[in-house]
Amino acid sequence: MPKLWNETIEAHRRAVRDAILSTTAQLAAEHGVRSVTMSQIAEQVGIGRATLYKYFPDVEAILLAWHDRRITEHLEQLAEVRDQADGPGDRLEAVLRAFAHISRQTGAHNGTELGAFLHRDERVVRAQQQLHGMIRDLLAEGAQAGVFRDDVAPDELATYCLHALTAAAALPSEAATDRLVTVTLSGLRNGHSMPDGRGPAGRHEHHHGHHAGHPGH
Amino acid sequence: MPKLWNETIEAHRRAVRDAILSTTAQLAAEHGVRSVTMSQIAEQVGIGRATLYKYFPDVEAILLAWHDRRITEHLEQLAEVRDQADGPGDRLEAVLRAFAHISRQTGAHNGTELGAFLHRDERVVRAQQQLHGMIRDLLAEGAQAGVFRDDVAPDELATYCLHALTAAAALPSEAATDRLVTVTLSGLRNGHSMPDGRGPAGRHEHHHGHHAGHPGH
DNA sequence: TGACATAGTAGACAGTGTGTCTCGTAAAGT
DNA sequence: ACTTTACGAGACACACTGTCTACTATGTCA
Repeated sequence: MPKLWNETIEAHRRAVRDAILSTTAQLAAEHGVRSVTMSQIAEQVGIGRATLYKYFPDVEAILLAWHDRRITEHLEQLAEVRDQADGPGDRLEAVLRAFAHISRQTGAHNGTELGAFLHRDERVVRAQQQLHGMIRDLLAEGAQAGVFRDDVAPDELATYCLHALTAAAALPSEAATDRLVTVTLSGLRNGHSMPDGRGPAGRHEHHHGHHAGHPGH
Repeated sequence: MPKLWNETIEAHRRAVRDAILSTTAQLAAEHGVRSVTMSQIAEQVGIGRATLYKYFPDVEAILLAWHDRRITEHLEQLAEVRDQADGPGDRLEAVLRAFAHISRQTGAHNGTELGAFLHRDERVVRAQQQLHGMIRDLLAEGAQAGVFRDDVAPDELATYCLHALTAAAALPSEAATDRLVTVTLSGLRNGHSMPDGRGPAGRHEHHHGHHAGHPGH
């Protein structure tokens, strides 16, 4: 479909750009990142090779842009979910649940790996840090309220959360994903005695049912 | 060093093969998987390009072999750690702790990502499954003994464990890694009330200090 | 509507990596 | 000493890259 000339010219460029990203991701998933070529992409998208070079300088850049787009989308979704819930505990749970479902649906390259091996790019790292920051802040807030454990830094707990939930990609069902969130959350809860008998055994946890359905993709 | 002719001829081939794997991994980590070339590898290793082709058919195969070697090594290490501990709870904890430290040291492509994007290979998947199986069995054993939660299938808990602990790669210290293991373990413990108020609140867990130092690499 | 900027195409080009040969050399195995 | 095995250098056709030059088609704006 070389003739997808849309209304305005800017909309057209955006459409072509998106098509390039999607096609490249598909080819990469199908034949491996290493084998994707500019020629291949151009042919698959239905544009000339020279045209492709007017959008992106090389395959690396396309994969980077694709990754970037994904993370940005997810960030927006998660921020929305967060703002629809109230209280630190509920917010965190809602966000984590949404993140788990996103991971499951997309295949979870969210973590670190693809970015790590796809040559580290500052933008990607920064987007990753934003996500990490969001979780960390919710955890810190919740720890202050006594809902979450405070014997481990929120920073580290956030890392734990994000990685644990990428496991959703390997799970077979939505129900299993929900169970994963439950397990992950129970690692965060307050009220556990530590190996050395240190931890504050003061507050208690209170539960509440689910809510916050995961965002449709 | 084209002259690394070791004693026996088989030892030599093994040495060259290992050098190829290491060099390739290094180049991939340095410039990105996509940019690694056979010519580059041959030059870096110090052998002729044609010779390299007598060891591996292409870069993909080298990366696969490298990944394979890593996972195999780790499996052996973990099996050893497991057999040095007694009882389901202790064994699982020892294995998880070792796994976390390995993840931290190596950078943790253990998870799924590299393999997933590096074109799925049966061998790699199978090695991955072995690791998963080991954890799952320990969890099942422990659940029967009442040490771990039994409201979630061992299979799913194993997935949770492995992913959660790859977070170690992002942690700054050994101490932080230990804390991560603690948090992860507390997600596995029995005695939590579930959102629906189901779970058994029976037995308790006993702790004791570490042991089984992580295997030196 | 006409002028112009913008987006598109095809084809040519040198440069580089690929995968496969052959040939000559040198060391390991017997 | 004789054979096997491994290596390196060079040559080859082929594919992809990145850039450039025409030439065409469409949207934008006076």
